[in-house]
Amino acid sequence: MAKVGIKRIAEKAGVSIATVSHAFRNPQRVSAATRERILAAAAEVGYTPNSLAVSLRTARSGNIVCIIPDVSDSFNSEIIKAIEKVARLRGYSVLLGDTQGSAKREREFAAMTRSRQADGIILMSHRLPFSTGSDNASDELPPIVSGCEFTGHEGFPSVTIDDRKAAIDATNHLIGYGHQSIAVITGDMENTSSKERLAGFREAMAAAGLSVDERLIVFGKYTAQVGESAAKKLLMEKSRPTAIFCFSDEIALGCMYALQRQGFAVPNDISVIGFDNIPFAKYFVPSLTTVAQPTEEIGTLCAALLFDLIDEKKLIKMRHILPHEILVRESTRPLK
Amino acid sequence: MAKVGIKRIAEKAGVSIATVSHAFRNPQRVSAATRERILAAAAEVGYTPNSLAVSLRTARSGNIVCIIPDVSDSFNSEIIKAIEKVARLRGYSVLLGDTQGSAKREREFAAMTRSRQADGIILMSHRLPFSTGSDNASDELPPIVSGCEFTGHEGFPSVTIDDRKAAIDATNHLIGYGHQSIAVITGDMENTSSKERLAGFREAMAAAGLSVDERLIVFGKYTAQVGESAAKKLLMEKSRPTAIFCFSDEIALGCMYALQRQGFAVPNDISVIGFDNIPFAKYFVPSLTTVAQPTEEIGTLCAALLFDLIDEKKLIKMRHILPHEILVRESTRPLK
DNA sequence: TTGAAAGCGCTAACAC
DNA sequence: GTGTTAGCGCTTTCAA
Repeated sequence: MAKVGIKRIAEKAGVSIATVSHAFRNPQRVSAATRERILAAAAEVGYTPNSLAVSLRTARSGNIVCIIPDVSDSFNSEIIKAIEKVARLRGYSVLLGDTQGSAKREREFAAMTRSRQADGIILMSHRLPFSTGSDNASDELPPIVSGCEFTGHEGFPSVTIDDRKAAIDATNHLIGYGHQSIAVITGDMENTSSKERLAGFREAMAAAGLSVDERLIVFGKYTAQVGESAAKKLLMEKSRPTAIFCFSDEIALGCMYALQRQGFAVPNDISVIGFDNIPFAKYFVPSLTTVAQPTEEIGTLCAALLFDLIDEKKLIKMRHILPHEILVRESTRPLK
Repeated sequence: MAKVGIKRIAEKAGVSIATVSHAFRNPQRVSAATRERILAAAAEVGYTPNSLAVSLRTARSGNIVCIIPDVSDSFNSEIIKAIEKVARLRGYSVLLGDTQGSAKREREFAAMTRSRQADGIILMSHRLPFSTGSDNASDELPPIVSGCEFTGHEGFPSVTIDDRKAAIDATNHLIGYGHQSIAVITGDMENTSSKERLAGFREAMAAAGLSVDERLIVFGKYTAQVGESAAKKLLMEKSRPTAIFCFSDEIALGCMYALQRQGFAVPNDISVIGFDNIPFAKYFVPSLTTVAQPTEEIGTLCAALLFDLIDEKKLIKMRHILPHEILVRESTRPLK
């Protein structure tokens, strides 16, 4: 880790530091001969530009930060992959900020744009990571786009599916199979996605003339553990549901586990539908019927929009709604 | 995003920039009164230090990079969580470098230490992300520690379990249940972990006087998809195994899925044991018997060692072996 | 207790 | 085509 700088290279190659700089950034401005010499000198000592100095000078860090509640959530990781792919193409690195749901940590990661460590933010959380007390106009915001969760702010782009419509479709799938007693296990109700999905569920039930049994709605979080305990709870209800709508595949996993463990067959006794279509979902036993979100498209679009923002392009459309799809597999079946 | 610097704050507070700097970094060196004035001025305009400039000056980036083949692998994400926790405590941020297995990207992320964007590396891959052509001594290496996979280099610390012993234990669990015809689905054999596990398997079989049917060893990767196809292949073998040892839980998931789909009950017809104990494993149907790796300890220790390296502490021990544990759940059972 | 000044390593006018 | 130079925003002696 000997610290060689542009200066050493300049000496070695017998040129000025400016020429060395050019040799790297504007190769055509330097004669082939000197360029060769410089590159050779650089290679010899293993020179790498100090990107801190470069960023300081150019006011561009080459990083974007992706604020995410939980990296280990399979759904999120699919999106991250897509984001990274786009970022790489643009010569950017992605800093993953796993917040474990903490608002404080969201703010800390978001501060990386203020401190110039990052040029923009992709936010996969439902709340804005800024002290809302700010009376500054929204144009004070750094380049930011939100994915999956709508924050309620119109000041920057968001990329989501239509959660309400997706929930309506999922519910209708169940209703179409003859289910009338349908339970729901939600995610954290602070998430816009969960709110919207619940609203969609109610809407579909109402549209079908079905009443919603409030005791069959369990408020949870997007985890398998919650799915397990919620399912146990539902099983103890007097009016046992014939189908359960889980607001995430992880919930569905825990839910099916609990159901089968208590002696209920899925889908023969109880149908289960999930949400997200994580890569594992098709391998569950039974394989999981679910609402597929276009994770790759979401990630790709988020990244593309962010770079437009960073490049100060005018965005014509703020709210991007991507299509979802009901994937019917084995965990749901028509009521005989 | 108005760009205010130390200079503006100095003007507002009527002091020099040096004093402002001190107010932030050596508060006690500044009188309470001026400090207050400075802090107030800073708060008023929402000042945040430009960490690029700070890092350039102090030659400390405050970042570590974690090079990882796949963020979406649940096993890895558990380790990451632990690393992040330790890093936060030390005032460091973790940059996650998802390489998708590409050696080129590994090298690019590793280069972040050369370019001063990061102070150290945690490597969760089996190969060194440096052009091996370097004839420089190993003390040329940046602070680096490897986790989970042993690279073969003794020049820096590594944190792993004893993969060979773990595989022996897993195999013995199966043998103890009366299984003699045992199949194996490996990970990528470039990984030291897979090599060691396979060696351990052979060792245990030999020790029990059992012969290994080479057709029952399927070379794969740590994914559910591989598990699925490998299981299908195994089912077509003339001498069908009574147990399958999967080198990752994801493989086991795909494997059990294929088995059950082809009409084989797990564990009644075939027992399956996994490796890793990812959070999902207990929710599989049947719940998965597996080799638990102490993910949190691995992550914590990796991070601790890296910071010791960064702080230039002398490390007494290079090779850290953490304990594993066989978790017996439902997917394995004694042969009647 | 505070300030002046010298850089950290690099880029980008602008001159030659 | 190449060199000079003025900083980017900050820290840190050293002197006042």
